[in-house]
Amino acid sequence: MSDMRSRIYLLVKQIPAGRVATYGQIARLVGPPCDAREVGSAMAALGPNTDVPWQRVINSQGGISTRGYRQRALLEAEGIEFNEKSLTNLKRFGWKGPEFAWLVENGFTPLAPPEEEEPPPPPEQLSLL
DNA sequence: GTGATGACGATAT
DNA sequence: TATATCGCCATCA
Repeated sequence: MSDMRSRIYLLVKQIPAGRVATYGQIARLVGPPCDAREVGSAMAALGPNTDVPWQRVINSQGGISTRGYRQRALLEAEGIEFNEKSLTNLKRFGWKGPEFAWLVENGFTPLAPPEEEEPPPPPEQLSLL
């Protein structure tokens, strides 16, 4: 098994039941040269008795990319809800991602380390044009 | 080695 | 808002 797919699977295993992550999100966590398509390809390569929760990986629209009813049924069984357009609300069910410490300990290099600093205060003057 | 492919995603129209 | 196009890149035949 390729190193990249191993890393993809390792990350997907971190997604807790009742939450979902997007292909692009996983790809960003793995880091370049991995991309969303590669994540999808990795999911497709999984066998039927895998311990990887592949059903928790969906597209950036919050929708299912697989054919048929299987994936949606599995997710609904975990409490994920779909709207009339068969999309989930990523704001509610989206996974935040693993802890920073987890990424470091597992050899990942997060592109966006936790920011403790406050964002720069907005300028006072609003109507100066 | 080379070319086709895909469970994607961002952008353009 | 919806459809079409293009970029992406490891795999696979």
